[in-house]
Amino acid sequence: MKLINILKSELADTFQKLFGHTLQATDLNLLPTRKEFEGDYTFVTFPVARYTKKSPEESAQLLGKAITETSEIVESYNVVKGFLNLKINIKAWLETFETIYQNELFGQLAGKGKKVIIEYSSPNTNKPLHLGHLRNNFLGYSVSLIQQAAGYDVHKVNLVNDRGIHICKSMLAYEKFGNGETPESAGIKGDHLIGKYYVRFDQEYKKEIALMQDDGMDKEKAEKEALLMKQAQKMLQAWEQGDTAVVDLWKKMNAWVYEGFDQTYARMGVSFDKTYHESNTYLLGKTLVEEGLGKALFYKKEDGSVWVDLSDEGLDEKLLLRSDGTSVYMTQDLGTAELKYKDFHYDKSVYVVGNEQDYHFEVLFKILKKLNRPYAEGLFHLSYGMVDLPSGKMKSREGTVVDADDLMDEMAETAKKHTQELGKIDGFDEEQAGLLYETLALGALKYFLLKVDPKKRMLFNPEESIQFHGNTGPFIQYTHARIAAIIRKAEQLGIDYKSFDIHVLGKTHETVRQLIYMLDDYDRLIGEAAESFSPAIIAQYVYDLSKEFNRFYTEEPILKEEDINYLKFKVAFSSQVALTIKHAMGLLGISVPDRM
RNA sequence: GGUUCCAUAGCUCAACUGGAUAGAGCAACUGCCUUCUAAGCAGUAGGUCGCAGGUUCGAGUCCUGCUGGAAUCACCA
Repeated sequence: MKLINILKSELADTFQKLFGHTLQATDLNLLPTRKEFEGDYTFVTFPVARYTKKSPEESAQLLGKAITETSEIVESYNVVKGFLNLKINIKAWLETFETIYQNELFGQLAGKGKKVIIEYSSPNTNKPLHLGHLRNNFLGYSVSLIQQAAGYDVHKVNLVNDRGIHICKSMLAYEKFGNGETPESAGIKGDHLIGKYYVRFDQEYKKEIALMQDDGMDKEKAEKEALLMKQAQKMLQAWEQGDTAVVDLWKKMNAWVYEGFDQTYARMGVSFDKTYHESNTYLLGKTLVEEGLGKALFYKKEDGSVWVDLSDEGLDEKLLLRSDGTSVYMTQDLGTAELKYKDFHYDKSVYVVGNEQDYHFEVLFKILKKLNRPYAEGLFHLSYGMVDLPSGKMKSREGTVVDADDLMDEMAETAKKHTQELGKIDGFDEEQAGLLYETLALGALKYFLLKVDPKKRMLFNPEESIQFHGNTGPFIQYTHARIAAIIRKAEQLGIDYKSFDIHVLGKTHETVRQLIYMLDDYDRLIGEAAESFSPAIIAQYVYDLSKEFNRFYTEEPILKEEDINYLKFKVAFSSQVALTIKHAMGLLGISVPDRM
């Protein structure tokens, strides 16, 4: 049993004996003792003073005295106001360490028997991935791993937005201005090529609007009447009707995009168990709309468009099908939700999508509830904040979008520069070096994006992101590499460090206690990170752990230790920290090198 | 305008979900490499937690109002 749980139960027993009242679990809240006081766990007696009929301070004194006398694990106590600080003896801490050290499933919580689907990435096939997608992908992937570690049966899903008016824009521009260009002939990745034509559409469209405005038309009308837009809409209708030429072009261009995406995904280190295409789900969405119409949950306007009225629930009316019969975003999402449930029969379905779509998902979930879907209660929108640049919001039209491929290139370049300046990898061949740069680059980038609470809007400062000092991915990777070096050396020296004996250890370094506390706390944090869908909790943890270990590392020479048993312990102890760093970073989708 | 979210050190972020004297990193300054990897460690300095009330033994955290910012309210996705 974990120390904190033993302590809680002892506390409850002691309290019962002293005051004749049984504390509820919620009253048994133990906090870590603040640094400036002596102790490991703190029990706050203010809330329970009403059961003791004594002052909080006196209650704390009585409790502390009694528990210290009877407990096998409490060494001493002190009371500051109503705060009872309890110090656990080192023996109990070391035994805790031994349990952790021998636990091969450390960092894996017991199975919960629940299935969770996590949908993330969800790119549009009309442009390459950018910085915003990086946050999404890293977040979705990491959340999946964390859910898994917390005991859920996780399936990662990608929903590719491969149809709709935006795709038609790229297609139209390509048809008009492409001259048969291909990724090979242009020498650029397929997703970038398609993105080029999406931008081209926008440019030509703007030109046309400007001309129409010159002729005296107002802007709003021009936007609707522009020939290019009409052609794009027509193309969408043709696509939905299965027009062979349109569908063939669509297939060809999408294939290029997928090839580009696959490369980018591989480099990012993310993956999916299943990929859905909206081109395959929108029809199912239409049947759901029909169903709703049949049950009079939705209604049809004179022009043939279909709507749902959610004004009773404080929302607006929402379009579900256009008057020309083509489907909209919502239609597709209805179909996809249905299909995902058919495929997985999940308990929970998580959508990793930016908070700009809060309203959309609120509506989507309400509609599915209206349709009385069995899975409606398990739907969850993991709404994350946008990524801003120092210059403000990313805007594709102003060319301020940070491209994902470019960014990863730059990070790798920076990693190379830093590493070469430090000159630490003399024995590396070119392949090993390249691998290390990639590990550091992605580590820096992922950590930078994941250390912030997902819900919050964050600032991406390019200069800060390429920093390798302080609270960064490479700092943590470095901590791991240093421990790995010690273990290598210990093994070279033939030290059988696994055979340490905690019962004959003398005095240990003061950081040991704190570090074991942290190791012991790891599974709790995994649970919390899973609960709140926040990799930031893991990031914060692994940073704190590394920071604390670095103090141990500097202040307590490991291999120079003369007491062979303590030496063994220190190596084993360090290896456990390294393992935990590796595991925690793994949950962030970040790998750690053994040398850097 | 309606709805939702945000505001903590010069900058970027924490604060164990209501607990003690609000913590890290960056930037600035001072020490520590005859080395288990200095991509590190230790220290100094930096705060009316946007403002004003309220609830509570206790509020950065909960409630109300105000100020400032963001998102959204499309026959875009």
